[in-house]
Amino acid sequence: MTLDQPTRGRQGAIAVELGAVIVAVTLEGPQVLVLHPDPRRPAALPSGPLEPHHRTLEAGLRTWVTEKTSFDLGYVEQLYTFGDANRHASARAQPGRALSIGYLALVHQREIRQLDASSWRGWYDFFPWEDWRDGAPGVLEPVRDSIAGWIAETPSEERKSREERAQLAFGDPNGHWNGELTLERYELLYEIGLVPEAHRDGAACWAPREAAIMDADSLQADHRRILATAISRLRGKIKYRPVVFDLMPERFTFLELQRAVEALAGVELHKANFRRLVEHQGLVEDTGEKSSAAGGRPASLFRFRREVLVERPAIGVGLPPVRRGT
Amino acid sequence: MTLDQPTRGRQGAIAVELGAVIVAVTLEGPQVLVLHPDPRRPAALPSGPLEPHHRTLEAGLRTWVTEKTSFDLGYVEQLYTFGDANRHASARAQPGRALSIGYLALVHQREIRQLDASSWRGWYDFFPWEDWRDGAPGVLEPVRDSIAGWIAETPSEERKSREERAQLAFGDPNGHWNGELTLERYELLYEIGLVPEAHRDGAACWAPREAAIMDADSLQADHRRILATAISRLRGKIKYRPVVFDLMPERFTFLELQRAVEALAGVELHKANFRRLVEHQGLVEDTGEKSSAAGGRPASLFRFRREVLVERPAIGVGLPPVRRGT
DNA sequence: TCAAAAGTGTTATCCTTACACCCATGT
DNA sequence: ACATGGGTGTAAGGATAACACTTTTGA
Repeated sequence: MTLDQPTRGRQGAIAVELGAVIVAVTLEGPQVLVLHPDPRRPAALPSGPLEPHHRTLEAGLRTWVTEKTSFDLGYVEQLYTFGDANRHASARAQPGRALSIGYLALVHQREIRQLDASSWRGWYDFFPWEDWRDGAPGVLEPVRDSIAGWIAETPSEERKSREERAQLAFGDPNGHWNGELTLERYELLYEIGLVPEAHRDGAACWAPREAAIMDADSLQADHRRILATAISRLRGKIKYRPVVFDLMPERFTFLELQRAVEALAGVELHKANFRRLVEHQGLVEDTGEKSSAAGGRPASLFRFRREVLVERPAIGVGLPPVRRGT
Repeated sequence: MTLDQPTRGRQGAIAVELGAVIVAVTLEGPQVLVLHPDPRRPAALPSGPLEPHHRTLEAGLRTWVTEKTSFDLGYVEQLYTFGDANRHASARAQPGRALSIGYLALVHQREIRQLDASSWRGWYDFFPWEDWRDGAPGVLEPVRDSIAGWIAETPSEERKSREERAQLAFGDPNGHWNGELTLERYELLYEIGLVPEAHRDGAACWAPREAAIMDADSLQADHRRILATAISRLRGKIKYRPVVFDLMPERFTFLELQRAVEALAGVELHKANFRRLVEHQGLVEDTGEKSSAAGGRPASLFRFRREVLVERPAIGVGLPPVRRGT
């Protein structure tokens, strides 16, 4: 049996949902577009079902986003296909299966405006433990304590594996922090039950519902998981591809560029070295214009040198090594 | 409308196919497992439809692979979900839509054995232009000539974009070669019509069917595309995650490790520097045993230090910069 | 004059790359 | 002896990270 003759009869109804994490960066930091029509329920990512007339998956996604948010997306990339039969409760209640294909889309800063029934939210509202720009975030300590409790209540054969997973994802107070592990951290919190949707989904959780981290906002269905996937992907990609520029306006100052990278990576960068790194890689060119938008000495306005996409496709903006300490 | 209430009625039948690229590395180089029951048709990747009783997508995949090849997979990772409505002819002919979710699986060398109706094939049989271990591959010259022809027959407004794509993917005789762009190269060849399946699928091609590259083997449906995705992913990943070790036996010499990396990356590496790089990163530890398998001085046998997965999750084996020249 | 941001210089350190060379074994 | 692969030394060049410092504006 091959792909050319799939057996259709046996599989029952399959519903495919296309969902988008639409990212922008403003002065307030990294933002995602969410729909929030009903204030009594958590917000949701823009999404809609795959339909027969969609030529490609990506075309279907673009159609839905345009319909629901009147946005025309630029850069779009597929993230992951989620399909656990029993992940969220409403999916279990229905016959058949729900697949959910997540996409990442980047829009330029200037395109941000408020829209009916949709709004921009800082992505750290959903993942406050991911923002280290101002040192170790406060939520981290209680989270680590809960994780320590989860590890302690484990038979010793399994304890080592849990310890390893926890240390990899959340480090220890004197250890390292790896920004790219956003998804792994979320999955761990879900498994332990520190995230309210784990209880909503009826997963077997170690932690009681009251122990869930309430400083963070949740999302409908598996949308917070998709968002975590997007953050992980973007944080990884920024290091070896010049994707930040898909989030910047046509012209920008070095500090604006640095703030955008810091917003995504969730860490602070060294100003002088960041400048030289970007300059040295030939990623930008001076437009000759100046900006006095910020207080202080006017800054040169730069633009992205699109030529580097051909010259050196494998370079990004560069980030310092993993961060230490609390 | 949210993921919690997908509209099912409108979308017609959706068939989801789970396919696996199962990779091993032997002395002959990188190998993939293919099924080839009918000699009159191209081979296929092990695959099967998603069924209601599959708990997760990955579980479904593992079930199919075990059923068709009697393999138990170790490392498995989702690659991509393909779903063009009109990509291959047989999909078009049927009502509804075929989605195909590709997975990458790695197995240890020693597990290789010949099986009924399935066999290991070198992955460069399908992508001979990707193997630069012995200098620039011979197929490349005619391929580049065809691409040049395709560019030449283009109105000047569009030519620049084609030139950029071609140079990014295939470099130029004096330029760079980026091993990670296997998928981009395949997509370009498909679009131009230099690959027989483009004609089989009835795509609008610039090149005539006779111009297709016949030194390379094809696969059923979109399986060659999935394989290209797997190669791109693996070549990228090897640089920042110690995934090679999922392809190695328990104990191995440095040269064996180096040959495995070279096989995947498709380039030759500098022996002394490779050794020091791997040693310095603490990726391996000496077992104290020696191997006299190869001629010459017996080599120390090493094993993978699993601890590094926790210590420094972001390191890989390291590759030299993109390769120059013809 | 001072605060705030822009921008440059410099140095110590580490990593990468390339080249040269010696070591241990089988034939 | 010599071929084959194993393994070490080392030095040049480049990239990184940290520190100090000057410049230009607005308030």
